[in-house]
Amino acid sequence: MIKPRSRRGGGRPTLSDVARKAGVGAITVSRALRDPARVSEELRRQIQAAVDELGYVPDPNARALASARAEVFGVLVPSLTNNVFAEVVRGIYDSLSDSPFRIQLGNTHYSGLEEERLLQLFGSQRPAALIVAGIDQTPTSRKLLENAGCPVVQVMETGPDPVDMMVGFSHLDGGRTATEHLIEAGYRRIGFIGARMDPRSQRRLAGYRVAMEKAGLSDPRLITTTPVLSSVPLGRELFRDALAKMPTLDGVFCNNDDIALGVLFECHRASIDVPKTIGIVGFNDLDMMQVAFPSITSIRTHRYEIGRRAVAMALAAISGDRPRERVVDLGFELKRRESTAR
Amino acid sequence: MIKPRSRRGGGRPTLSDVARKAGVGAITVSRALRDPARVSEELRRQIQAAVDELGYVPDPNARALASARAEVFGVLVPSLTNNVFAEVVRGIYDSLSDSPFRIQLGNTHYSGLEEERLLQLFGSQRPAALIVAGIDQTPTSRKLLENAGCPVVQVMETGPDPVDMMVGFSHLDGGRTATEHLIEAGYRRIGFIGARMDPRSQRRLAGYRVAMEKAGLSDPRLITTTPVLSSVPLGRELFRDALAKMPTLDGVFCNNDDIALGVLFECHRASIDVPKTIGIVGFNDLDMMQVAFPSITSIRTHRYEIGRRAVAMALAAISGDRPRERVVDLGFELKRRESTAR
DNA sequence: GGGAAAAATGGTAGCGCTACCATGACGTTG
DNA sequence: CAACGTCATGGTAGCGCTACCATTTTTCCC
Repeated sequence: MIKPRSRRGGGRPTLSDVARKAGVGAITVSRALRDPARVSEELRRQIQAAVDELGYVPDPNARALASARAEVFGVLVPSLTNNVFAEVVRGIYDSLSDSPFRIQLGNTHYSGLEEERLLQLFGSQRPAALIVAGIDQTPTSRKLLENAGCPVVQVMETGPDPVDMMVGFSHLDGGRTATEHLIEAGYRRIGFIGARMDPRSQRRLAGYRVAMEKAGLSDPRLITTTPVLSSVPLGRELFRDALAKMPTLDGVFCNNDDIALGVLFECHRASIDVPKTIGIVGFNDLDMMQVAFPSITSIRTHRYEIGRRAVAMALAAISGDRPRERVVDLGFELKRRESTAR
Repeated sequence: MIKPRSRRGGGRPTLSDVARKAGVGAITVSRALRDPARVSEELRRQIQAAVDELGYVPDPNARALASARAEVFGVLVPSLTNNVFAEVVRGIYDSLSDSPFRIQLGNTHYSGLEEERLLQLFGSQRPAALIVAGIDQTPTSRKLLENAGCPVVQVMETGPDPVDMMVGFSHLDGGRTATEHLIEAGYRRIGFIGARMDPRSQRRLAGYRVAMEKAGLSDPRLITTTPVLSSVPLGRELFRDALAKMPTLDGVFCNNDDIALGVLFECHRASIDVPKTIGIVGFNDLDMMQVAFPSITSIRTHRYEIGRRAVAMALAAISGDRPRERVVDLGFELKRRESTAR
């Protein structure tokens, strides 16, 4: 006996149900949905009516299988809770919410191996585009990206050798700018405090080094780092370590704002005057920096905008007109605040 | 003329390529990959060798189409940047990273309409499970969840009427506990400050009201709320409003830790002594609360654990043994700190 | 008004995989 | 030893959609 409807599908309406109801061929329905311009006004109306009546929703899996291309953006970030990446991801989501594209988000946990695994997995879906954080992919990852057969955008940083496209800014310049600001403000024994020393943090540290050397102020004992994940409590710990090591410290450039906040709190606790005794500079400029007391100088980065821009570039590439600029530097901004106003 | 290989597929190896190479039927390869126990040791080895040699990766789209079931968890949260949801999402990702399941993450922006749209979209993929934040779905959303044909876990809150399963805690109890703590600590003119008054915030406020009424302390002028998205700067603003409205304020229960931090900073700025003049309680207990100066009393919630538990329950339901407890209350913990130590 | 191009529509044949059933090779049992 | 399971494997027929090509209809131009 022949069942009236597919045994597997669970009875949801399919494209040919719509076609039958609208009295047209299945292919026409497909076209009406994907490229309405190629179907006459009248049929389009009929089809729309049938779609509405049946509550038809296209099956993205079938679509992906038939067209060998999934309407999916693969997005790879090293952390989901770090506000910096959360903002980038939010920018990506907001830019894609009105498009037919779904998002496949992966968390690499700052691990190259994990990144390779996820890239492999994402690749098997033939995504429409890939957005990955950072520019320091392993050789394997890089090869996977090159062979992905879709636009690739590396975000957060700029560098000389994009797989395809890049949006970000120079962390080295950011680190140097922050440090130079402290120097100009009159600080001399300026420490660097950094957690989770990923490649971006390393480059901020490199920027710090450049500035300190140029000013003839460098001293390796001024640098305090740890591979541990960054947090406000950790910022406090590291600052105490730094002070113990170097009691004459009169300024700190912090790897990020969490650390800076931890430093600020410890200063309060230990009755160290900010900015008189110690100057503090953060990185990223979370919105709390401007309300902190004293407000904290920081390097404002354009995370949300990076996400939006990455999507815009990928979308352009998908629709055929690759942007002329393959590498976009969105820069950063030094926000001078009370914590360095000596 | 017949092309040697599929015109569309881009030349990636398929299941039948593996089958040919291993000298077995396609179906056997499929089984060897999905349910190795049903294939003999020897064939399994041969097949594995062929898979490795060809670099075969199964196509999830084809798999989903053929089996009418995608190996995808749909996850819906109202915000990507709010640390609370980021933690839940992290828990979900971590629990699923070793499973074959992918994650489809949607951002509802606290909008019921957006939630419906995303649920519709996610449903079209026939996900293996759905995890949604909150228990206040619109009737349409609720129906979509009920008809999703897969396990559904509502997270962040517990309530009387689960669609399927729930993991969370009582925000009302949390709000009441926080407020009672302030009362016990000797505060009397206790304000409530809340931003982004979503249903969970409303219930915390309800808990505050219960406690204040029971103590005979309630006064509507003590309550300051706004629908605006929560942030540290906003916390500062709201606190100033609250103080202007009610200068005799001697304590505040804040909707969340961002607000609490804003309040603390404003107290510093205005030289208001915490906890002597004003007591502060936050909600969620972000890790910075314990290092803040003074450290801030807060209601610790188990966000990461909620994510993990939700996945565990969904996974159990998928594999057939639904947990006995359909509603899991993970509770919360009052962390007493300096900000209320009068 | 005839011919050609363009536009609109449809049919067929898969995409890569799995559900379902069939087959054959083994025990196992009364 | 016939009858019957059980296990390992394979063949066939789709899943719901789109690429590709064929067909029909319309439009345009000299």
